[in-house]
Amino acid sequence: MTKKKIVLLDGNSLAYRAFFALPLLTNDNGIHTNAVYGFTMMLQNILVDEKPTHILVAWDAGKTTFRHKTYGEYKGGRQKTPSELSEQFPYLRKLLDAYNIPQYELDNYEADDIIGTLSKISDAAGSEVVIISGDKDLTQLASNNTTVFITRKGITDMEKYTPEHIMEKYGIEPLRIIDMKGLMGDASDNIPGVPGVGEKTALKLLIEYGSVENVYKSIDNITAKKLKENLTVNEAQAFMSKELATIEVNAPITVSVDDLAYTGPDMDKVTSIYQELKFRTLLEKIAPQAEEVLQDIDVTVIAELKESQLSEEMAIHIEMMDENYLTADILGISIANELSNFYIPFAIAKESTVLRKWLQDSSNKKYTSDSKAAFASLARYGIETDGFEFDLLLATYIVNPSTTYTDVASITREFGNADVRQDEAVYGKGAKKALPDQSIVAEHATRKAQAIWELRPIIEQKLQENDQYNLYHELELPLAKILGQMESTGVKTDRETLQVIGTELTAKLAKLEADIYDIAGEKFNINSPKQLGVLLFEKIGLTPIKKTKTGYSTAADVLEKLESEHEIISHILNYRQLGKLNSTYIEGLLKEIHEDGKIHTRFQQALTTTGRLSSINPNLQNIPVRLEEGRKIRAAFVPSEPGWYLFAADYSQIELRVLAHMSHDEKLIEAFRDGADIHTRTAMDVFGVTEDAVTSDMRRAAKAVNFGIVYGISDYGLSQNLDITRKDAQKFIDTYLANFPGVKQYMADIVAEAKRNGYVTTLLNRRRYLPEITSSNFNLRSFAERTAMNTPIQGSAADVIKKAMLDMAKRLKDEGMQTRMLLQVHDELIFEAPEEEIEKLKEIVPEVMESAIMLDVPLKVDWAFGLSWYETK
DNA sequence: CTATTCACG
DNA sequence: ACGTACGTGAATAGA
Repeated sequence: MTKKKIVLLDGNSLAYRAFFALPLLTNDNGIHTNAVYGFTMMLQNILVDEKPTHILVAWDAGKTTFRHKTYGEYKGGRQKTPSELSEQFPYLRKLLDAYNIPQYELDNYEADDIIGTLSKISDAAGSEVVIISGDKDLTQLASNNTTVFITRKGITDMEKYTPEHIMEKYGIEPLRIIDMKGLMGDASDNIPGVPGVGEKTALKLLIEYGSVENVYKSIDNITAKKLKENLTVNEAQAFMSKELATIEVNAPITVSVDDLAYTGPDMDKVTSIYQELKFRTLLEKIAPQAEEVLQDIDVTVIAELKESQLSEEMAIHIEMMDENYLTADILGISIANELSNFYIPFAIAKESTVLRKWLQDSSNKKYTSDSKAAFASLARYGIETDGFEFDLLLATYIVNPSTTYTDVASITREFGNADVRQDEAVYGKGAKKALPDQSIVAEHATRKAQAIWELRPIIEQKLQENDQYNLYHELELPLAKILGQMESTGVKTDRETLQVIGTELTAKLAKLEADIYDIAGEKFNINSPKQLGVLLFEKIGLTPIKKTKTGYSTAADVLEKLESEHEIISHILNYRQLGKLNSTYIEGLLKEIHEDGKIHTRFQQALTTTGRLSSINPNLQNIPVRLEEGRKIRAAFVPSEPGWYLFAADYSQIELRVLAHMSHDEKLIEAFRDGADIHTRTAMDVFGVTEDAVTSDMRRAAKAVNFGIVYGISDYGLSQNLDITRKDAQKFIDTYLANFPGVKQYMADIVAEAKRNGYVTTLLNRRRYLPEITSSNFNLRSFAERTAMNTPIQGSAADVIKKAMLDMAKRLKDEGMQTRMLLQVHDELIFEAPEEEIEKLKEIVPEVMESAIMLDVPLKVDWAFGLSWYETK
């Protein structure tokens, strides 16, 4: 007979873990599912990784256990289980039944004791046992045959406690974990322990004396006066705490190991529960073929397009295999309305004058999935387009910016149309990605066009209901075209400039690398945080300041605090900084220069939750500027025509101005109307001094407070930023809010509004839903509250600059200027312009940008121009 | 494929 | 007591 492998799960503990590790997902029926989902994911992983022959989920039974007789306050003061979690337990039990996994609970005992008893029996029989829990107490059960897995952050990450691992981590045997708890107690179970003794002291005592009993036998050897006194006074409590922490391994259980034999899941039952809970990804894992239930359609592939086949209102989709529409080949174009549908292979489409004429005529209304992609991809073949009146991607983004859309199918499915296949299912992914037969592509593309046609009225209706049609139709939709033009235009980038900087960087990096190895006395990979951590904190022996979930943090703020401790630190910081410049900005950007000598970024218009744009392939919104070495990279971005200049204009303090407007805070409004330096003005208020008395440190602190206000302030965040205590940070915040009562009121109001409506809005009625604002989980709720404060500010600033971009494009056109808009960097617009238009730009750019949306405070725009982006400062 | 780090507003 | 600043994208290491 093969050796048994027995897996014992601590049901309550894992359900709690899953619940708190995941956001509060709700399915379409309004049932919270995060704990069930997380638990299922864990279970899946365990079944795959551990392949148990026997398995059991143990549950805590009722409220009182034998431990309450010992100590009435056991587990006292615990918050009661949130209702969002307790409603999930019935589903969990049902799911485990479907998996044919035995479940067991025992009156008067906790899940721990069931697990302890079973593990002892199995262990004695020589079986391999794996215990899984979120509760470290269980580690006392580790033995040569028994490993205890404790969940770390998240749900899939587990720390494996063997006796060796416990020895390494704590320096004690597994059973001594009980003594450790006896001494230090356990706040979560309300086990008192000995006051003043924490983990460190407990371990020190145990390593020296071995057990609680022996500590008291040798009590006279303990020299620390206060510690000795605490131990002496609390002797009874220490022994009681030890008893409470001891898992019962002889509980009167009525199951035997043989009852735990695992026979595998009942897939029909599992599937139906997954369906009930809408676990899409899990469903696909178990039944990938189930998704392909598509309605049959007729597909016509056209060899020659006739005018009669096109009408004034049609859905159109440009099909490409790759997501980067600025480089991908167009495979074909599908067109549909309620009367007909057809697919035109691109080889034919691009030669069709009938199609070209129809595409560029704005009176033909075109409904598409991504108008920017359509515009920019066709532009590469010299095909002009106009009259995109519906954009599925933008429309759904405006309805809810929090959902991520990967392809057309992911959108249509959300709105109840299941007749579009996923791109991945059609083209494959990774190494298996390949172009299928034309008939398959034709059908795929046709389905998309049909779905767009069908969904348009539904989604437009939704936009009307939410009073967002204007935002969508008058702002985002026309902006898509402007962005498409910007992407197509691209930014001329000088290869040589990058290469020269690259050569310098490479030389400096080689020198730094040699110096670092020299000081360290060995070679290692400086780019590996893991290897660097070992060197700094183990070999050299510096004190770790922060930990990450995988080890020591070596982030810049940590290293900066250690700079005076060891000469290697500054070299490493320097190496990191230059390495970043070289890999991301020199090598990275060089790879992105197209044959036309330009970089063509893509602006993601339907991605951020706040309404901002983002920039990818490459990201041109994070080109270095703060430090001079990095800023030099900007010298590589130049005008594309001789005799032209780059012209850059940015909003000054737009987010704080938006805050002044939205909060109606009189003092903040007054400060901006006065044209004051806002950080200095804030410093005067927060520190209660006159303008002359504001020092640079005071201004710096005030600036950090202003940032904090915009982000949804917390004392901890501000204290980290300024490297001060939380108390002092809280004082700053209190003083600030006392001085700006309008802001204080606004922050309270916006959180209340989010709770009432479930969402917050921006100036132009952009929405962000914040379901977690009512969560019983402190972290989730706090995050939602900060988001409620930040999103209207960041999002309204995004509204302003987007409107400014439309106005600028129109103005340039009306004035018949050659100037081209190239980039947007959140509060900044970059143009290229012939010299003779610069004077005009100095006038119209600030004028247009400052009047994009009128606020209760003036908007202020600064500008500069030069022969490269570096010079526009 | 995830975690860490760091560039920007 | 909890444990975090808001919003992004890209490179690298190491399972």
